[in-house]
Amino acid sequence: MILNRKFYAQNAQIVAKKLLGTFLVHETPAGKLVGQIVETEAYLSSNDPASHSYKGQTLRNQAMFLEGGHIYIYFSYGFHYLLNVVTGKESVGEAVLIRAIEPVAGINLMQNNRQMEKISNLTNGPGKLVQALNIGNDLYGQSFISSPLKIYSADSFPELFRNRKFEVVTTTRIGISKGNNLNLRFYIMNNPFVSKS
DNA sequence: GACCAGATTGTCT
DNA sequence: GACAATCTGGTCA
Repeated sequence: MILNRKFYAQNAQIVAKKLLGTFLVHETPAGKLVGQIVETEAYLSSNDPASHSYKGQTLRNQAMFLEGGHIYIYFSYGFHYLLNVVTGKESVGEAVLIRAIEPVAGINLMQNNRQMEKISNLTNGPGKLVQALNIGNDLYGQSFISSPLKIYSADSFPELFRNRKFEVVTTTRIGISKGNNLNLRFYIMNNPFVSKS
């Protein structure tokens, strides 16, 4: 089943951890693209210097201040879009960055979107999975409940759930220069699609 | 209006 | 392992 507003209303740390093992589904005209979430990072509000919401609301990050369950897409380094799940109540400014997924269905389409045959290099990074799932900025500010992009609970596709039992590793976030002493990164232990460095 | 840093990736050595 | 590619918001003049 689709994760509901009650789920997204929890703290970013809790949502980040609970999102591991769930299914990110994008229904496109070309077909259904499905990936299992294996790595996330939580970004908090005014108490987290690495978060976009740290310095308050701007035109760019306003979606981050919407009610939990909305989609916040961030254009980074002039190249890549990064996909975030907004959490908590409205105007809080917390979100979870989806860093990596494991391809489950629509793999041919992902390979086509990425111009990449190697499955192990398809979705093992935040910019990569956005490209593989053909996620665009048109989803900015929409919600995971009503848009073509949805998240299903881990028990939604038992036939596809290869990692039924897994251990969660909690560690520090990567790729940032501030606030990197906080243990806000979560990933599934020994999963080959977790981004490394 | 100029300058800089940034939640990254692909390519080359 | 180093580095370039390329855009956006923030800061300061």
